[in-house]
Amino acid sequence: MSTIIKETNILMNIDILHNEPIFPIGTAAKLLNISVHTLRMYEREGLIIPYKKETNQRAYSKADLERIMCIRKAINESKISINGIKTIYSLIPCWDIVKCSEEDRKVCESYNSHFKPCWSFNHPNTVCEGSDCRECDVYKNNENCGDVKELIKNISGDGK
Amino acid sequence: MSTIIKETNILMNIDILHNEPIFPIGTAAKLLNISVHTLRMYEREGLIIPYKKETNQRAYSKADLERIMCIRKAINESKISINGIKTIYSLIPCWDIVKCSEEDRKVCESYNSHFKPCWSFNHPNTVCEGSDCRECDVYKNNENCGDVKELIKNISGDGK
DNA sequence: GATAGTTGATATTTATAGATGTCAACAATT
DNA sequence: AATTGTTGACATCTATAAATATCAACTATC
Repeated sequence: MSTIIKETNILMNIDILHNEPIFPIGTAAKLLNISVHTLRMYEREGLIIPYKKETNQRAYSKADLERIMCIRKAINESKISINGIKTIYSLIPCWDIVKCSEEDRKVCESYNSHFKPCWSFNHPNTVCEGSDCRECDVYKNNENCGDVKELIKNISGDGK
Repeated sequence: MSTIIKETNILMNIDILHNEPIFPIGTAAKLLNISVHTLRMYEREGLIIPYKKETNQRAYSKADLERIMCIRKAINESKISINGIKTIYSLIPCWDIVKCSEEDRKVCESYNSHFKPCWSFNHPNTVCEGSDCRECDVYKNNENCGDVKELIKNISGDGK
């Protein structure tokens, strides 16, 4: 019994660290069984936003690793190209999640295009201006595969 | 003046034929500058639904050709894989367009998955059961590139 | 301060998605 | 009745996306 409680606590501790950027890129690459270069490519393509230390070095959280595993699954198993994934991400109803204004939507590059995820843009003159997309619900709510359709479905039931 | 009216009429006549399946596959392939095999592949993948004559022969409308041009653009220019396009199509809020019921949504394979467009399914026990997806708004409203995001946006403003 | 790991940039490899080619049986057109 | 185009199935080609490798300069750690 007590061992179960103990193990549960350990798991909870691990979960507390879920969003802590504790793995350097080399470790992340080993854990994911891919190369460091691939991780940097995903970042260059705008699929992921790793944490950056003051020294500009990347650091990945457990949540980041799970997100990357989903991306790899989409590429390698579902055979969706990176540009396809970017387009799919661009369909996330960010405007509904961050509740941006009509005026924001008029000038938002992200709202008005469909090739890159919103977190690839700077969003000048919107509510998102200057905010850290890594900390945004749009980015965080989407770490599991198949989440995009759920997010779209959620718009419908909104006003109720 | 009268020539303008005449030409307008000609254009209107052409437009009337916009949805008429008048091109056999060979002609469609020539007009699109692709092979017959490619057209059949797109169909097998569920990207398009050509009209079928009683003899099982395919026939394509002008609207079909435009749709296929969009698909080709997505593949060749935007570098989105076919599986990517299928996934994107699966995100079209068909449930909102056909206004299907809560019960329908519970049992609809399309509503509950995200790998194939809804028109690839049979939708047993839903409002869509037995209907010709080629004639459905979900399919027809989506013949131009970039339409998917617009359809998603339209959900938000619905209840108003 | 020496070893190990990082940075970005450029070049190269490899796995495969997308597109064709060929075939015999069948259908449409003249 | 003969020509032309279609059907599906199987095999093949090719362009390129995804993943690596290599490099010199820089940073972290022991």
